[in-house]
Amino acid sequence: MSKEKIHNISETVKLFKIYSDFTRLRIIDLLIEKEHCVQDIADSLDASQSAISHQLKLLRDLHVVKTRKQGKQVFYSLQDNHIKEIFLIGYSHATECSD
Amino acid sequence: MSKEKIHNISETVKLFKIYSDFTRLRIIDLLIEKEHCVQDIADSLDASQSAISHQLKLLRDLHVVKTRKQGKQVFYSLQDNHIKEIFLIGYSHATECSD
DNA sequence: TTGACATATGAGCGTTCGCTCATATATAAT
DNA sequence: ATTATATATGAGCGAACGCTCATATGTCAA
Repeated sequence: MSKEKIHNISETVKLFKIYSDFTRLRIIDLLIEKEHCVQDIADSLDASQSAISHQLKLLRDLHVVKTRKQGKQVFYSLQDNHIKEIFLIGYSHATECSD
Repeated sequence: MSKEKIHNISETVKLFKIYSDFTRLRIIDLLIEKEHCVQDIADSLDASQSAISHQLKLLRDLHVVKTRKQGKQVFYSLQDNHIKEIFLIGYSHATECSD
């Protein structure tokens, strides 16, 4: 297996890992609809502000989400359509072939 | 968030988790080409027979791979094209937008 | 039957990961 | 300046995960 292939597969693993957590996937699902501020997300997902903020930092670092500051609030939205596309492909595969 | 939505997202997380490990993804990559027996996979990936066998059990339990027994060997192949499709979509997204 | 080979599996260990808790930072209102 | 509100972040804990090591199981050859 070539070095390039190994590298590409490593990158692919990183990509899939983004979507491999329940909290992160629900955040992404929310942000597909529209931008949300941190507390809105926490409330919607019945999670703590801290837990959400940690995950958002992770998603920020991975360039999955971008931010817009407005007063005291920070609004999060998806960086680009790739995120949405992959989410929807996984979602439909996971649900159409189910049970 | 509805109970059904929660369930669907949980299923989607499970789907993405399959692809979220370096060893598993390399196994899937190998099996896209053609069926392989356990030791072949271990050799190709420079991994132990045990490590590969454990991952193959996991993939079997998740209906990702199927087996064909031939003498002492067990040949593994992908269950269906969904697996390949999602791998390729992730792979191309991860590599085309890279670095 | 015995030995060799291919695969499967259980126990246990170290690492990773997502959370909580406490606290820091930033902005707005008084 | 002080207080309240929104978000960010570091430390640390417990669970999940992937591996190794030892061993079990299954199949063929002699």
